[in-house]
Amino acid sequence: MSNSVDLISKTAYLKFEQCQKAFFFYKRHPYLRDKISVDKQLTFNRGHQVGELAQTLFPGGTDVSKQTKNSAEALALTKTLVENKTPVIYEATFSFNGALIMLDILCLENEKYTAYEVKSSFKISEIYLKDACLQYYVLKNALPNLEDLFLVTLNQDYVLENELNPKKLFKKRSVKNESEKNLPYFENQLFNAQLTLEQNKIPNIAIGKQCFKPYQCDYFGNCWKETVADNSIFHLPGLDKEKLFEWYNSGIRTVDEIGKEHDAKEIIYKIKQAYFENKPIVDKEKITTLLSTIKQPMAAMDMEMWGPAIPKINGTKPFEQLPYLVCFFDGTTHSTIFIDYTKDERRTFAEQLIAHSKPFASILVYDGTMEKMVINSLIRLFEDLKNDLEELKNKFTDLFEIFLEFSYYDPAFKTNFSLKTVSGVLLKDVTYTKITSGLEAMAYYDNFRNEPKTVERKIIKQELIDYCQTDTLATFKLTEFLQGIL
DNA sequence: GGCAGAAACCAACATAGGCC
DNA sequence: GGCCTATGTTGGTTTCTGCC
Repeated sequence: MSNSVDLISKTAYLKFEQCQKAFFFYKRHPYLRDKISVDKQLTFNRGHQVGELAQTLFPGGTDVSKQTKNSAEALALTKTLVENKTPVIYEATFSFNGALIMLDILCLENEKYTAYEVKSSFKISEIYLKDACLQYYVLKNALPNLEDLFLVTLNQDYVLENELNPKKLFKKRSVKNESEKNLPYFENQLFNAQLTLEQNKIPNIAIGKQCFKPYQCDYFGNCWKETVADNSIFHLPGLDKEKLFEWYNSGIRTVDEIGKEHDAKEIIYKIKQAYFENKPIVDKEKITTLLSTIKQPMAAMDMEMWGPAIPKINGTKPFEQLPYLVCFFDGTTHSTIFIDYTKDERRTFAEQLIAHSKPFASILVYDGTMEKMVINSLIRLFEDLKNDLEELKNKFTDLFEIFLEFSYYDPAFKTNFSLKTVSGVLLKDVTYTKITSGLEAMAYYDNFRNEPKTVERKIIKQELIDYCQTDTLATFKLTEFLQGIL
């Protein structure tokens, strides 16, 4: 194998930090990777968009990735650009001691280089810092005149006013101090990583907490295929990984192997009983109490939010949530509020929300946390609508409580109580077609806003409405299901 | 009344799970 | 990614209790 193939990219290195086995798979058996989820892909896409916007902080740069096909070419082109004292380079590529890095932005000022690594978040996590320190390590050794490396993040306090101002939208923090302290660490870790590859065999590492931190591993499906039995302890809800692996490492694999001596929470023994009897936990008394708060006429409600990382509407901040779609379902008919947001239309939204909900005495929701948050923010904006909006909140009956408090628990839920999971287990006739998550809906709404063709816009809008209506249908049917078992 | 140890309390932080 | 809630852990402080 040639040398360039064994260069350790930043991604590969971070895998090594998480788990040597994951790193080995990444480098030698990439085909074992799990399929990337839609939600994960959307998060990546957002990151790229924010990265591109950050380039406008230092305009006119040469983009190495757009002019090269592989890392060897990227390294060569970067070398030339640096030699020619190119003032701004995007995706500048360097390698040192077997590590390969690409920098979002590299700027030459007064004969010295400053690098910028962009993150589409407010906070700098531990993993971001490590990531940046590695880049600093390589850069320090590959570039003789490095001034500093900054992590660039979104500014939580930025409010859009007319024209987007990237200088205020982003904030930066130097990682020079941390990086300088950690230079020997990376030297050592890169040596170990190379060693792992040279061994040429899959590192013998058992599943453990590292499979989840800082991210769920891409090779999860491969390593965990032995533990997918229905009654695996890993399908028990509410347990922390510490406890689970304590049990796992002492030989416990299935729910029925958990004994009184294992000092689990009471609910775990109840679930064990549910597995044994092959029937769900049902606390009719608690379910009755919750359902008795429902008054007729009732309707299920669901809201969709749009929260772009880069604010698009005047007066909003990064990631600020704007409600754009609400559906009500009363058992026979659906009603819908849909807002285009060509400008700040929250007032219109609030008024329509009040009007649409007025006819109902009870509003069924599934985890109404977000809805309550939205209503609270509307109250802050429009003091005069306070009474109506408070009244709406008071009409809520939240079915989520039943599942969260284990008043109804079917082992098939495993660790998951989302509306999608619960309705998937308990209801036969609720299916999601095009859009399958709130995050995906948000991306569709972006497409809707950017789509110039009227016909296309109409199609996307209908898909969004279908998704929202399906959630209300599920919530409504779930209520009927629960009423039916009492 | 003074003291040590236990119990109770609190704030901060982490984890799990939800929504978008 | 952001944000919320519920729950558990930890460490520190305050209060209670029993005993001399």
